[in-house]
Amino acid sequence: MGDKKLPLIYNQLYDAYGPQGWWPAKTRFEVMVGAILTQNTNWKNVETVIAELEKQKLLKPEKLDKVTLQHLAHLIRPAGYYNQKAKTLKAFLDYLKGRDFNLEKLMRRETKELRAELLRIWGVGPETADAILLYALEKPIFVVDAYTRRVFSRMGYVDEKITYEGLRGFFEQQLDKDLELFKEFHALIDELAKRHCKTTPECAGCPVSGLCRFSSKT
DNA sequence: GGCCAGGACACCA
DNA sequence: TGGTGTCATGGC
Repeated sequence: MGDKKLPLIYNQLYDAYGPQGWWPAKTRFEVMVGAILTQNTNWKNVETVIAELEKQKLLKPEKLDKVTLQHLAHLIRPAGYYNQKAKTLKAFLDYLKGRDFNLEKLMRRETKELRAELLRIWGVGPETADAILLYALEKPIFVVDAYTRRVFSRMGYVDEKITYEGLRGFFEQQLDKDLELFKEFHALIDELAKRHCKTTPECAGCPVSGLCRFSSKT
């Protein structure tokens, strides 16, 4: 593991797919809401909800904070797990309200303690916290998810039972602490998983050559 | 009609 | 700390 193959994999993915433009959102707050809504849920369902919130002009923390728990649950229904997610959004909004809804000020905070605070919010686990940190607050934290675990365990780089923190460490130790690199790499891994690394291996056409145990080493 | 999707929490041993 | 059940909609 001393040899750094991750940068090579990144280059292959970037060459194949190009920039992914993650996170797809207009504002930092929209990223945060999306990060919560997409928990174990198809992104398409999240888009439906985001569009509706936008339409009702509720995509501002001060506005969404005034919506009742019950109404919030109703609004986000298409995203699934709506009771849990409504509760999470409420807890998250409480957190923001306690900081005067000032996201710019939040960004100036130190990453480690900011992460610890986010993890204390009900319903916000490591992946959601890290997605918020990386894509909304622009902190260089590598976001790993189910796709990341599947892809890199299949390729033979990590055990499929590796912990979240273990997997995150695997990436952060090998890569330069580069915000744009972290943003892009995570997005590219998800794209790769969606195309070629589903529940059943579909290696044909996979752009990662020579670096995966399944690839033909030319 | 079954399977899965850009997780997290509660509860248990 | 590790395994299992629960939460839920919509697309394929």
